[in-house]
Amino acid sequence: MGRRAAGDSGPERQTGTLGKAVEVLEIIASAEGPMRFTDILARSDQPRGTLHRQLTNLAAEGLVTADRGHSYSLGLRLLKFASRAWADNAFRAVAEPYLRRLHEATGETVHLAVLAGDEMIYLDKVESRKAVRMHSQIGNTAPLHCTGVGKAALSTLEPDELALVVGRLSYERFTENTLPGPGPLLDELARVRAEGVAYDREEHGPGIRCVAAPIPSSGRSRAAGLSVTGPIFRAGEERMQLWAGLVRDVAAEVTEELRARLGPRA
Amino acid sequence: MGRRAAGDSGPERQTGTLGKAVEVLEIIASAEGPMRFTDILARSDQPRGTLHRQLTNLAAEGLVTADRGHSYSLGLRLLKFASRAWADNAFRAVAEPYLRRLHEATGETVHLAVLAGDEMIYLDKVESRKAVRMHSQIGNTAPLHCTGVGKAALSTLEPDELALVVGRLSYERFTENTLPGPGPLLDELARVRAEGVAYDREEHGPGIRCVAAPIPSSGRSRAAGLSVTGPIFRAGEERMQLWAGLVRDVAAEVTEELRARLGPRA
DNA sequence: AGCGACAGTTCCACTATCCGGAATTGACTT
DNA sequence: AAGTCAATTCCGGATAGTGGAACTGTCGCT
Repeated sequence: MGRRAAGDSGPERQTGTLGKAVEVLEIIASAEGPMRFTDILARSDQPRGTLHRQLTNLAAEGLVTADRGHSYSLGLRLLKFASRAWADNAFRAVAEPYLRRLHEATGETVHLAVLAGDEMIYLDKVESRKAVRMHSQIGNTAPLHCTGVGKAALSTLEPDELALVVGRLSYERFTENTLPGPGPLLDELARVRAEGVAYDREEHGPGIRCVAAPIPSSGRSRAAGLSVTGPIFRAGEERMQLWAGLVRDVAAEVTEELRARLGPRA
Repeated sequence: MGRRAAGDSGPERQTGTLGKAVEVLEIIASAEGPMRFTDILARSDQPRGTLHRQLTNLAAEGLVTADRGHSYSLGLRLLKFASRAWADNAFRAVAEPYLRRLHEATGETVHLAVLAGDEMIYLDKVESRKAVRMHSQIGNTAPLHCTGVGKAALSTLEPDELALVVGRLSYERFTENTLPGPGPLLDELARVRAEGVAYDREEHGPGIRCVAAPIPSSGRSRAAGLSVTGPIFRAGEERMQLWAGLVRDVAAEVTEELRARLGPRA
């Protein structure tokens, strides 16, 4: 049985068969393209036979496709599920008009992302340039420690939960400005809490800046973040301050409407 | 042993635990909004206790969210998976520039959809009006018997597989023009095979017409369809003929490039 | 209020189902 | 042709899921 070793630092403990299956999906999702059986095997802790059967089952359900010739990728059935998940998501629906307004006010790309597990998932986006391909971000995930939305969402967590999450992160460094560990992150979060805004000054990618404001979890919805992102040449300090005010106000409005619509009895 | 005989490619008998879990997801996806426990129970053939545990597990994995207060909807983690599935999909990537060209040639909305199970899943879309909200279709599913892409894809199947699929469909009637059953559908498919194009003249929704061409399954990719859709006032008969030629040619090009790039050794 | 009906949750013995080591087949290389 | 490595199949054994029934909580009704 000994499933949980001492320093078991995964987001969740594997819950039975389903957990294993999802773990396999996660492994396949983590690679760029298709993966061969052995590649998956290497990243998984399942024995050969077991993994093989799991893949077969997943393929039978359409959750992965076995590009004939032993190479696996995620299945299209996931698209169907996700499209419903997105369309039915009440949080997103409530926030949508506000995103649009924020985009009109700033002219820049606006993102909405929610905290899920130990990362942010982008839920919606209004793009700066016309329709570059909106898919580009929706459903993508981003780290917590180096994005505006990530820090914004973290800033709303209860201290004990925050401690747990912060302890689990990997603190991958993307640029020179990326916060290198728990200490700096906690300091930064204190500042975010004080100001009500989180900045990302080239912490995730070079040349990109971003201002984000928190939307706390409210009964039915999870902690989230709302952000304005721009290239550094359009995101000077005075412009950042301007955006900060706008983002903070809009996030507050969204929070308010959420409370009214989704969780009157929080 | 409910294992089906050869050529089993549809809603199959539930294969073990995973199958049950996916079935639950499907049930939740089939509803408009969140579902209460009992609603799901009613549509499922699982006993109370079992279903409850399944939902709990799914929720623990982030595949469903339990909007506190006993109402379940699909979880955001699905978004992450789907976004990877979409981005990594080689078929879609190959077809994309062609869709764009077709859109420019016609000025109308262009769709790419693949056959999955007993329905079509929309894989990509280039919209007529600017950025209406591209999410609108990707991942959506549509019936086979009343859509251009559906009939186009069906027209490429082998006779025996076709017979199975056609036998399983439900033939829901959406308009007066919706083909009412297997017989008319098979007749229509013969015509599609002969002409290389499938028409949808208000079979799925009133006021909407569409011309689609088949992209046969080729080694690594599934049968698919490519279509141009327009409102009836812009889709007169002579225009439909024009589109037909364009769509047929572009679909042929895509098919060709797929063969070259994905499955030289089909 | 109190009662009744229904929704959601918990429990636990049973056994179907999944597990996983080892042997087999297949593909590709030298 | 032989050797290596990857993918697949097999099967006894134990885990993990099953599902009937009992429990709790919530709401609507008189």
